[in-house]
Amino acid sequence: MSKRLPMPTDAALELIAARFRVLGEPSRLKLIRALESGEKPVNELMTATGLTQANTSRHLQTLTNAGILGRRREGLNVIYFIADSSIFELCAHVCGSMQRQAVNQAKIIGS
Amino acid sequence: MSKRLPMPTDAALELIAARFRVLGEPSRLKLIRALESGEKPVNELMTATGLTQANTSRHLQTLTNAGILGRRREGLNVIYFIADSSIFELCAHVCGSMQRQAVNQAKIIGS
DNA sequence: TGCTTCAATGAGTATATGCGCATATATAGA
DNA sequence: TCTATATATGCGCATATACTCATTGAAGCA
Repeated sequence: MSKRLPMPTDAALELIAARFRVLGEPSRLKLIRALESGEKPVNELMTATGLTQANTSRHLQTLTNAGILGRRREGLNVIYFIADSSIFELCAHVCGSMQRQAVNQAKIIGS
Repeated sequence: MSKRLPMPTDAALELIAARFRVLGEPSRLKLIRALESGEKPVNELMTATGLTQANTSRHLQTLTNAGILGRRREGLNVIYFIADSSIFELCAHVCGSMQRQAVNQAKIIGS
């Protein structure tokens, strides 16, 4: 059983909101999805996501700063990887919540 | 054990990102926090969060549209309440992830 | 019908941020 | 050192959105 958490302070809410904001961008979620199957260099992430080079780089930076991704240089390439794999549970959680909502709405509207 | 989820489509990622964006605002998290102890009318939420009336109303609308809150009129007052209580697990999840990161950083930096 | 109270919304402004383009930086090899 | 390749970043633009102020809308009561 999960124990009761203390009421978060305003400062904590700011941090939590910042984390959510990082995830509130489809392009960044695409990058995370592309990395689920394993670490990849930037150029592969570009083709996997369809983002431009500059854009890919910036989003990767944002995700890395948030501690969600890690990076490692290998010659000319920079390899990115998932540093906080709990991100997948988080996404799954949101998915589940939205699915439940959709099912309820479908019930309300009727078949 | 959680079963393996299918790879989300781009459209699904858009929806998930939208949900994260709704939570990526400290003011909205404050409203959620204020409602954790039970349903409240708008004027109480205003004082609990320190937001202006207009601002409170708009954020409540955003949260309601996202299916996170529900609303019910009671005379002149409108009572808001948590409609999707899984939101608390979600926040707790993010909190836990950030705490682990902070602890790791502390270890790296040293005492 | 007026009057009061509470909540929602329209309009305007300021700020944040995602994007494209160009350029800079880093590493490897000739 | 020169060149090529991969990645990062400075800059400007466009858009989204949070905020304030003023007004409107909704519900209850005299």
